[in-house]
Amino acid sequence: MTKSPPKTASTTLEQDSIGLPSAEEDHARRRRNPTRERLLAAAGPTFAQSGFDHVTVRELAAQAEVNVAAVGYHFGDKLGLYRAVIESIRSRKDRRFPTPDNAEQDPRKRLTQIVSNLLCRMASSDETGWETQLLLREIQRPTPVFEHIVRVIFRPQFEHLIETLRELSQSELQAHQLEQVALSIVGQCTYHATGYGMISILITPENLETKFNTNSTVVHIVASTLASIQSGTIQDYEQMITEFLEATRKNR
Amino acid sequence: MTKSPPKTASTTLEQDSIGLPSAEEDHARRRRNPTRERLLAAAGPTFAQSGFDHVTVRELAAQAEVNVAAVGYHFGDKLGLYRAVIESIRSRKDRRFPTPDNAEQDPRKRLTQIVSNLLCRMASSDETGWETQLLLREIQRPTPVFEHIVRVIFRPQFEHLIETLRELSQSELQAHQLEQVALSIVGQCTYHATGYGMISILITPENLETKFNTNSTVVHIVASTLASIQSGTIQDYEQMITEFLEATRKNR
DNA sequence: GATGGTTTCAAACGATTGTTTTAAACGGTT
DNA sequence: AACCGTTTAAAACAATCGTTTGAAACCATC
Repeated sequence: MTKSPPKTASTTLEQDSIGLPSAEEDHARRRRNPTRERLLAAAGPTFAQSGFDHVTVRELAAQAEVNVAAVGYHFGDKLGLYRAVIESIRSRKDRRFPTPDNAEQDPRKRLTQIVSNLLCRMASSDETGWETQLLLREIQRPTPVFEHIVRVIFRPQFEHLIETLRELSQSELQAHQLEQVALSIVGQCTYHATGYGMISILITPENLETKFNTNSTVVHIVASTLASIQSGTIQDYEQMITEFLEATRKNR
Repeated sequence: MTKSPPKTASTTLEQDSIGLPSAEEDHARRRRNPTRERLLAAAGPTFAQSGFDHVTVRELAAQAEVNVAAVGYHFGDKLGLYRAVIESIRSRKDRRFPTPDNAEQDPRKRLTQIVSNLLCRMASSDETGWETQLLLREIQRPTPVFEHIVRVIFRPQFEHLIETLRELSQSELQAHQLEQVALSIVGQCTYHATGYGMISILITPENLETKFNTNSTVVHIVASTLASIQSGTIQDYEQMITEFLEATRKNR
């Protein structure tokens, strides 16, 4: 009845189509709203820790010290709150890295920075930590906002990585090979983040602390990538492996 | 009241401690039980597809065409049924690969086989497909049986992989470096399985079919691994990356 | 065919989920 | 101070979860 003002319908909006005339003041008014902001701020880390499905709205409300009905009133939906969290991540990322240009550097240093940033943000639980962990959960178990996230957040970083790899390979690798190498890097990083529970069981404790911390992992990933790229023998190996596979298939 | 016979308490047994006198005939009797077997057979793929949490016991019962109370009667618990599924996976694996010896081969061929097997079982949804996918889900979101799975199922395969890598490197790599390479391989494989939803968005459709199918992925992973191992320059690269990281940390 | 243990079934249980309701409290304007 | 739209709060909503119940069906044995 009297709840017309906010309550964005979370199922209808796909993109951020904020451009209406009254939207400006509306948004400004909301920003001064303490409970909405408190809920939004608390929802991020909570979603990141347990994932969308395993978080209850009562948990979110308790974490923000607001009433449970607040999520329905301000965001319409649990999914609406989640979308708002995603949007806040994106806008914050754009503001912090307006242009990802630490350009004209040594591409090897740039690759090291990319991997280091990725792994550090995945590992630690500081301000930017929960953001990356939330995005990680989106890969593991996609929600309705998955495709949006990939296109808006992941793709730019992915292309930045590919561009760096292109400089590194000195155009000896084809486009799809660059993509493969990039995916390998991202895959190793995500695995060290999501699979740490298994790693800590498989690896002996003393090695775990000294050789499998974030720094050592960065060193290994970057070093093996550089070694495989610049050895110049990948093509020969690929030919050999292909023959192996064909032989195995015949033997079957 | 009258439900004494089966109903194993799922919370108490951690290991497979089947050795009691009457357990033999009891187990034999159960094996002839159609509903128990039907439930167990249907639960595997269902758990694999949606994960433990997102599967309802009514779903499991409907899939097996049995009553919902059957899971409580035969397995005591939803988690008890899950444990039985895990146990069935382990026993089947032991029976199929009693000794993982396709030994005395070219270690490069053996590595190719390992990666190929891993990726094929992850990708396809045949008989062995759901098993691997269920184990994958366990990594992404561990259940109370996680540690048991890692020690009993994952560790043997992991050590087999490391042994192969040791032969490949001709003892030029230290133990922890072998572990790092092994984790990189496993990480890339799991990423190509779990992250395919993202890959299919990031990669252009024509390349996706031709260059990112299972075969091409196997070729790339094995080839880049061999190239990085046998280039002999990893140590130099590691030294360089370490200096990069220290420089970055100072600049901050 | 009656008996007693074993297995199946429909129904219901208590707990928890996301969401909605209804009224009270708030805050600026006249 | 009275008004009115906006925001908060406690309670209830319907739906669904895992699990349990109690009686019916089954089945070999006497």
